[in-house]
Amino acid sequence: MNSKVTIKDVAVRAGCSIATVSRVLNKSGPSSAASREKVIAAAGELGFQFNELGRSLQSQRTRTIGVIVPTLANPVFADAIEGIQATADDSGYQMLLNCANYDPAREEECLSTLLGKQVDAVILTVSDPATSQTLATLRGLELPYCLIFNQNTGDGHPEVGVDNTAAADIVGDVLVTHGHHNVVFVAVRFSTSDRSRQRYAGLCQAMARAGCPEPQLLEVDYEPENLELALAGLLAREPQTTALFASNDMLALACIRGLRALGKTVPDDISVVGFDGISIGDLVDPSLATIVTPGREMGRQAAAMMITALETNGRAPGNSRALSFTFRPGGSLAPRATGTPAGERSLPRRSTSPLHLITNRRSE
Amino acid sequence: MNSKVTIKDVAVRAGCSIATVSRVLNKSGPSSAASREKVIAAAGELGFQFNELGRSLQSQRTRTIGVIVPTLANPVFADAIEGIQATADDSGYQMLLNCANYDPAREEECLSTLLGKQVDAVILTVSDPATSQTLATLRGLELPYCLIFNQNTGDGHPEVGVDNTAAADIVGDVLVTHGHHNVVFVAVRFSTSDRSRQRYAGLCQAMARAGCPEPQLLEVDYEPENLELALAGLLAREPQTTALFASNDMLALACIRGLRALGKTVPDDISVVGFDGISIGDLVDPSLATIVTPGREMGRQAAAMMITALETNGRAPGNSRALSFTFRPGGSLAPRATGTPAGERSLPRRSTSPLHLITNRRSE
DNA sequence: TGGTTGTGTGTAAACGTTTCCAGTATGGTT
DNA sequence: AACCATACTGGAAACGTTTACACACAACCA
Repeated sequence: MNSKVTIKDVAVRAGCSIATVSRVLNKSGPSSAASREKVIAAAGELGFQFNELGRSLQSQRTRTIGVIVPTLANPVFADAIEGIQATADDSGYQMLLNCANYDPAREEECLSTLLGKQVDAVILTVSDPATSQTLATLRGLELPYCLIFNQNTGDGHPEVGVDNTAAADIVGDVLVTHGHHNVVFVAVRFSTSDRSRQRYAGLCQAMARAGCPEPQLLEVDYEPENLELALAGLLAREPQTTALFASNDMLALACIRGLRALGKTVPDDISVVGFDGISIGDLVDPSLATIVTPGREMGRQAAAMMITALETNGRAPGNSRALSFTFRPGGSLAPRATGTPAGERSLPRRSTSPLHLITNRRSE
Repeated sequence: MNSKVTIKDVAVRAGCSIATVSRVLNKSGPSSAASREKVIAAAGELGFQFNELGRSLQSQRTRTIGVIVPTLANPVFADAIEGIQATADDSGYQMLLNCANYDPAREEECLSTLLGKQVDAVILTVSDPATSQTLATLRGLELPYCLIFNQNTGDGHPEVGVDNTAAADIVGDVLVTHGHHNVVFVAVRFSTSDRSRQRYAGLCQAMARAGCPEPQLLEVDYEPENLELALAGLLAREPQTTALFASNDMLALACIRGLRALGKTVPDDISVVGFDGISIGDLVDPSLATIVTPGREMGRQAAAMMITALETNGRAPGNSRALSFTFRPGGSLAPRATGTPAGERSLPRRSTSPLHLITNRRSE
């Protein structure tokens, strides 16, 4: 029953050596029927359970996968985590989870802790793959690792994600098709999320192709009052805006609420599109038009990749995967109201402004 | 740089023994300025990092807290996890997370794994504290542990939660105040969640006090079609129902969507109240009337309790805490439409029926 | 009979730490 | 000069495992 029963205690009780106990319990070597019986009985009576610390120290493997994500507050990460957990579990692996809060310094700390705990592999999402010290460290180690959500890092890092740029490009097409030519991209953490930047780039690309003015970039935070203020400022300055593209679903929902607070109706006055495809987006009214990404599947595949690497040679084959996504139509996106024929005139550009309205900025 | 640098390597490079290296790096004993300097230099040059496996094996403590929750899909658990993480982190502890999927057998497995990994303490939510084998095991061990979400287990288990019954009682009062006398309690996993049952009990208590008919119990699953079907059946059988009380916010949102699909408007045709207070409930329209529980704070306090127990004597002082909650009004709850004066006549009871409509059932 | 094969077992080394203990200087007293 | 603290250091044991190795014993074959 007690957890401090060791293999030694079992050996004493079974009247044999600890080597025999180990061999029997692990089926890792020859043993007579007699000792098998005695050992198993003794282990059962004492409620013996292996101390994985000793085991891992000896075997140099912990059967633990370290995970670093920005937060659990965004369900899309929670999904991925569940995917990792499920897959790991199936193969007898554990998961050691850390949240880095979109902070590169915290990412490094988390990695350091994980390494100290001797995890066998690491699955992570970083703020900016291009400048990530964490990623550089990882590359220098001979430890399988894999990025999730980060994609197209173009640096040979193993990754499982979706093509954010392509997905956002499609959103752009859809918006144009619906008659939205003056679109604003709303982002939290633009500087600490390469996904945000890729999505903005994809949108810009589609809009440019359609000959529309370059989408404005509105950088906000989640605080409801601030968001409302920012949106109010936006509508005052860019009244011809007919659609918002939010960098993720949570933000999209917050925007819809903010617009509502300003007396605007979605989608009648303004359309909103999100990104991620969290399940809640489908519960609300209006339902959220968004890009659905396979969060859980990402976790699953990343975990599977790590486990394969561990069970075979020991090094991940860098077999990056771009998973497919779909655009999910929703009530938050409607064709532009036909009453006002505006939208084609190009806008005066401002390089900076209060209210976080930032123009033409591509990266931090 | 490499993670397989050991204290031995540092010792060689610094020209001293491993004992000295350990003393210097841990500041755990006397050391000369000269060796301090050499050791620190050597450790830095080699990129040495302690192997926590060796350390833990020796020190008999892992500075790791095991956590078992039902799922991450419900944001309320994600919140708690973040709270645990943050607090643990502040004190240099790690978190080992497992999801048990509302399955008592899985709960046991998870605990077993955690024990194997020699966690220093366990924070968990179980399906049913009264019958939980996991909890029984835990009690027999001398390992600090603490329940979260489970509350009023009445068995002396340390717990940090909210009084579900009292909270649901308040919901009942609010419903009555708003003129809702025919209420249905909608639950997922009624049999695998003591919280659900406590909330139902609280509602029943309040309704009985007000002289209202006993609330019906509608047990459903999350699948949209099934939920819609169940709701349709409910409305057909109990047309006088004016309000739904869902066992948690996610389910409440799903119900609102289901009702919408059936052509009903919330709150005009029927009111809906949730439980948990997830932040999304405040973003949607209508906003969700609900009980707000301090998920993150629960995690924080549970973690703090465990760490205190570990840093002091070693056994949790069983200092259970019932945290406070608040009722948050929301657009999903409105006074009963005055047009139809129904609602007072008592209903014919059925003991069972298709469509999962179950009457007067108090526990599994 | 002597050798080979095989099966079953125990001893002991290793994994990376911490820490007790005994030792060696050094310095300051008597 | 002998003594004793004091400050530092290294050897070695311990934590709980796995596993290489050596040994003992039986059975089999020539």
